[in-house]
Amino acid sequence: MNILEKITNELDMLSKSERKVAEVILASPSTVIHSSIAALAKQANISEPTVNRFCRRLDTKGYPDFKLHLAQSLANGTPYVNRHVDENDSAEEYTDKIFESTMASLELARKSLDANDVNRSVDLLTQANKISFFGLGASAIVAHDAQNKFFRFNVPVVYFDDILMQRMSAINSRQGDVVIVISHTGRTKSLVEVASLAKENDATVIGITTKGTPLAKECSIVLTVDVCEDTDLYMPMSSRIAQLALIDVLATGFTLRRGSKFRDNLKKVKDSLRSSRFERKD
Amino acid sequence: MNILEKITNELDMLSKSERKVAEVILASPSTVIHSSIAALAKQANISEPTVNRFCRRLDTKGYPDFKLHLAQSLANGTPYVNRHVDENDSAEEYTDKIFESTMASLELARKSLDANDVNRSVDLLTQANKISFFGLGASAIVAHDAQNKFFRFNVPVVYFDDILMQRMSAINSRQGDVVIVISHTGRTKSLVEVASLAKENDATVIGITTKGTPLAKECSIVLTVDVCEDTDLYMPMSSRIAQLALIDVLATGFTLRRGSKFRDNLKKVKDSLRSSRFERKD
DNA sequence: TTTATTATGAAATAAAATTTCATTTTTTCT
DNA sequence: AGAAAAAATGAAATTTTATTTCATAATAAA
Repeated sequence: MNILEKITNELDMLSKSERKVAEVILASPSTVIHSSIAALAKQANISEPTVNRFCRRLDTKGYPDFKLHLAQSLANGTPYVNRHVDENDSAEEYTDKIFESTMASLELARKSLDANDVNRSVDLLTQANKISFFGLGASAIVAHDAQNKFFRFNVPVVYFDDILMQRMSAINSRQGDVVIVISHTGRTKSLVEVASLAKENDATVIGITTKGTPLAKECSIVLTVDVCEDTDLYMPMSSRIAQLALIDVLATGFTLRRGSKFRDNLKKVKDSLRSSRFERKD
Repeated sequence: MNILEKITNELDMLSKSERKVAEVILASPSTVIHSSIAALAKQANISEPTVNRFCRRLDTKGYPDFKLHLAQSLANGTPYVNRHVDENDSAEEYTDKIFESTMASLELARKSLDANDVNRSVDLLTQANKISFFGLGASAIVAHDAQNKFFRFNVPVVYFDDILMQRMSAINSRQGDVVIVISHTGRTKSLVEVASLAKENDATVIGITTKGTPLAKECSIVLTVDVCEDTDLYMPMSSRIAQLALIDVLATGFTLRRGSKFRDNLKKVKDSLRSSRFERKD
């Protein structure tokens, strides 16, 4: 486990002086890995043995061993974090920041996702008579993408990004149908209503949304996709990509469940597209 | 740079004894990070000062510093790689694999992207009279998403995922228009033709595609998005997500270029959506 | 072969970390 | 509240670890 997280977790198990050490470390871990025990003790205004005891409390063999763990945490921890784009960033800087934030969000989303729910969703999808994907705004793109993917599986699949059509479709749904409702906020009124309507008509409703939202309450299964809030402040960016990755997961689970025969069929669809392309020279 | 790679690279710059050290380290780096300089010297059958000199030759401050670097290299050793989904994978396994592959692809895409091209593209976009996004299949989703984003900027923006409409739009384009053509393969005939048509009509054509493809040849600027080929074998998965991240980058560059006044306007659009939502309780 | 250069390790030194133990602080119990 | 027990802390001593110095050995150049 990441030692920085561990420090944060065990912060209240620590004594007063040890907490001082923790604070100094958390404030600037990258400095600490180049400090001696004496330097760190001075920084935190405590004695060297206290630093040593602090290290042992975190289940390391001593200060040098602790530094090793810390170094490893930094190596893993720093690459993909949410770094905010700044007014004066160069093209290179904001490009890097956005890619990194996106990766960080994917990492987060993966952690928030429950494999059991994925499994159950795939189960239901493979047995569905009809699959519908509903989303609005940025989530409409995700729904659109999902339709594209599932269309290749040769199953009845529809997608609507229009409130009225969604309502009509929801009202006409029945048992055996699976309705997937996508919304990052989970608070878009009309979508919550659509989910509710589908549920009333005995369709299975799967929500791709954040935990504990009004939409989540209307769903049989909630596929939780939590991403860092503020990356989506002005425009939905990360959440949408995490949702797309989830669609990939569902589509993959679907093909795996359907077995190898089915995958051959998929290859045929793919091959049929080839004639519309320029051939590769290599 | 990864210190293990560095050791491998500089192997022939090293003296005989130092090479012994290198070999022991490369054979089992994870053991070494828990060894003292004396233990390592003994392992390699050489003296302690030799280990020390070895460390310095690799531009570290000494043995402890070297161990730190080594620890970090090990932590980074298995970042995000493309792991292939297997027939018998559990839901948890394929979920993890897909998320990781997606992250690996984003990392790759970021590296293949040229910041100068991004910068020039943003320049052109901010000055465009009209912006069009064209894509087919999975790339249509990306184009759709782009339209969504740029629409908020209150600039004339269109998107078509229909061949005929794309052709018509391309024929009607003129100088000062920017046409963004999205295709992972860069070989879809109709799209290459659309790019060509737009170019003939003096529009600026920006391609979001792979390097060296027929489409790339028709473009004024190519935004290279290389991802690992075989993740897209049956379905476009990673490439599409990398393209979306690139759209985020362009949109971000656009707002930055337009300045702070412009970002206030964006906030208004965002706020106007609020009434259609259930309020948060917290 | 001789000389210059570089590589190497033994021993000494320096630095860093750990242990021990006395003192202080905090908690618990009456 | 006050005494006793427990826990926390740091000074100093000790131990471990790393580095430097320097003499010697190996290697390359003349």
